[in-house]
Amino acid sequence: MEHSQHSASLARAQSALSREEKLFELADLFRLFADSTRIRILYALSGGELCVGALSTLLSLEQSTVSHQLKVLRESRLVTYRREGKTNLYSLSDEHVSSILDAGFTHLLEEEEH
Amino acid sequence: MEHSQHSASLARAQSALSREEKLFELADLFRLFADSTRIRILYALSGGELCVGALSTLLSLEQSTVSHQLKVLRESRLVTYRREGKTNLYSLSDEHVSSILDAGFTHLLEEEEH
DNA sequence: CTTTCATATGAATATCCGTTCATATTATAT
DNA sequence: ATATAATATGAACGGATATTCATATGAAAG
Repeated sequence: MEHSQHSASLARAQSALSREEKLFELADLFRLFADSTRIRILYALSGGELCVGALSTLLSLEQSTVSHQLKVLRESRLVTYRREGKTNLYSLSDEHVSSILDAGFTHLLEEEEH
Repeated sequence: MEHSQHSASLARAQSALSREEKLFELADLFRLFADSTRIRILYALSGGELCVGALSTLLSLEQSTVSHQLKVLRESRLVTYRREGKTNLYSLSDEHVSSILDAGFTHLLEEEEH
């Protein structure tokens, strides 16, 4: 298994391995965006806070489905919520969520030009 | 109701709708980054082109595993390759891949500050 | 042409995880 | 206190998919 190619590219790749550990966390992060239900929820919330019922109606999803996925997003700190009477108003935790969505959109748009 | 305002609202609604439709494609895109094997491959390739065997050694993965995931990345056009003798040299298709990775890294780094 | 190295592919297994159904919790109103 | 509305949670089922093993393809050397 000799790779005569070595040298520059492999050396760079090996220095990249110093951040190898973070790549597993990164995969975990992207996994949150890898489901259409969650990404639709996140995008809906990018326009402002919404309650569970509104998300459910807006996205034509069962309340239980929305609630389960909100729990996932909550525990990974991508969304937060505040109580208001009987309803819970959810919103994005920070602007990084939107910037990750935007990076993906940019890729899709440029893909279409081919 | 004023015309210009109406068409402006309609335009926003339509663009919002088309974005909503793209969210399913966006989930598909992020799913490619949601696996540690694939993301490690992509990050390794961000340093320059590498052959299958080098990736396999570098990432301590079976050749078959690397090859299968490269096929996924190839078919989704995130990577390309060129033949050189018996080896296939893989590289990232474009710089958007790196920018998506960077957006994720940025989020992780700011997360750590808490 | 056959051997060897590099890579690709197919099939099978195992694990993960999103949805659903049923039920529990929490808050308000009567 | 009970009813009702909003949301959360638990368990189970089903579908997707990453890995492995075995084998096939392809390219170059002897």
